[in-house]
Amino acid sequence: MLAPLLNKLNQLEPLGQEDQDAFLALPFRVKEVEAGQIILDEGKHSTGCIGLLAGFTYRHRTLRNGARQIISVHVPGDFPDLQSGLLGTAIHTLQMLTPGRLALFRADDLQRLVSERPAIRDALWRETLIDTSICGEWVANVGRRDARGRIAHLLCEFAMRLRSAGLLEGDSYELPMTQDQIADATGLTAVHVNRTLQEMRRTGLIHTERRMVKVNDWDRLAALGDFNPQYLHLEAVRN
Amino acid sequence: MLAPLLNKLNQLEPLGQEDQDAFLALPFRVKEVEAGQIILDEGKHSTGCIGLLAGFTYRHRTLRNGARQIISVHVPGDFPDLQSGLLGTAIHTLQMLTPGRLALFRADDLQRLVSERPAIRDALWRETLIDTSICGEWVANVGRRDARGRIAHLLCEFAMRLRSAGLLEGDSYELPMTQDQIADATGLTAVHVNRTLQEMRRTGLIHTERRMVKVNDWDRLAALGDFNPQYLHLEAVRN
DNA sequence: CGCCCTGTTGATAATATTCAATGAGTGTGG
DNA sequence: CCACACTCATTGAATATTATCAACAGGGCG
Repeated sequence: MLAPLLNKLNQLEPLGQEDQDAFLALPFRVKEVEAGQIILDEGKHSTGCIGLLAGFTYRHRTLRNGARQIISVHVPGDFPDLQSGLLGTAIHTLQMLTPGRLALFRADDLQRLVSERPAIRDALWRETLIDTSICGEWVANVGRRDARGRIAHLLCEFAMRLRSAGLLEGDSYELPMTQDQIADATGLTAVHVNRTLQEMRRTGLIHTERRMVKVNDWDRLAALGDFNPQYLHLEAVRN
Repeated sequence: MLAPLLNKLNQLEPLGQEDQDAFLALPFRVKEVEAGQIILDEGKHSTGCIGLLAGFTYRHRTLRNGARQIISVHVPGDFPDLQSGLLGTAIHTLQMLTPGRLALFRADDLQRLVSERPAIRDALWRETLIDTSICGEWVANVGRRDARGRIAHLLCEFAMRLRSAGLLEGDSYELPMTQDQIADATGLTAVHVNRTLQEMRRTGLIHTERRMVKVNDWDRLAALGDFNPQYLHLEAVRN
């Protein structure tokens, strides 16, 4: 049941058998959730800690002028609320992008595990550091790329992370985001996202059908998005 | 000598006497650095770990089209390269904004300290989490605010962090950034930053002289920047 | 069948960029 | 002490990119 999380931890830091056993011995509750369901609300006190077993989540924040910005997206294996879990308050809303399945841990159980198992501590710490790294790349994405670049970069990142989570073979995948959500992730308007996606289809970069994205020309897409996967720190996988 | 760092750690997590002694017993080297000096280069392998004793640093990244984006700015007491230090490779360039003074630690010394002293581990972990939180706010800043809002927000954040570091009384402070650098932090052009700052001066929001910023109307500035300091997690100070 | 969500289109407007030139301040060497 | 170079700030005009507003189309679902 916890396999996606254990895989991810092992990618972050190779765990010994005892570490793995200790992690699997952790008490937890499984929760099935629907698309759109809010997991954690902005400003609320957060007590537990969540591991994402299936489906996708996203964190976002609504400004006072009503504009919304998506801060991050999470794939199975991620711990989408380590931040609020450890800092005590959620600064963002955490919401399901798709239906999914969560593992709920108690904060103090995790705290104890981390104290007793340095390898797991390091793995989780690396997870938060990579979070920061991705977030920094998003700052650059939204701050310094034009619309085509931003969207291309988002598509590349998502594909890469799916592949690393073992959820993608080939170059077709389901991007579970509406154009509205892509707009909120890239700092654009939905209208402009629509027109930009059309252009990308017209020039043969990608093909979309329903929510399925097929990348026709990965190299050109990566070039357009100035995509360099270093910031995802996937080389950890190969250690 | 290490007082700024120790203060910061204590704000993040109250340390006992033994924790403090252990931290102060850490071997380190002090390095005086000039404005503009590069501390850590994009892509380089990073071995040590840095504490900022005096002056300001910033992390930035240059895209292939030549555009530059500043990802974060650090004030004395911060550990500006925990990320690259623990992940092994620097993904961004770390550079001095002003002349300053660094404390250089060895990565394995710090690693040992963290294993032996859970309170220090928690403090440093919180530091990285707050880093992420700030980074997320920057995504929202650059993604969803207009030029005036972005700059106002930057000014508010900097003032708040300076105050928290004990470097600011009243509402005047030196913003050690050129308009070019403000532009790179906010995802704007220097020309537009210039015009926007002029407008902010004209409407009496701020006053600038040399690199000194005086905030004339904090409330209006905070409103303009939609500034809510929660994301800085300074309440840790009051614990 | 009708509603709601998502995607699409067109026209217009606002915001920010680009390019190019000038000024003001600072430090350097002759 | 002055000329010179350099960096940073400022200005204007033209342009580009993206937002806004409003309307409509299509598909899935109760």
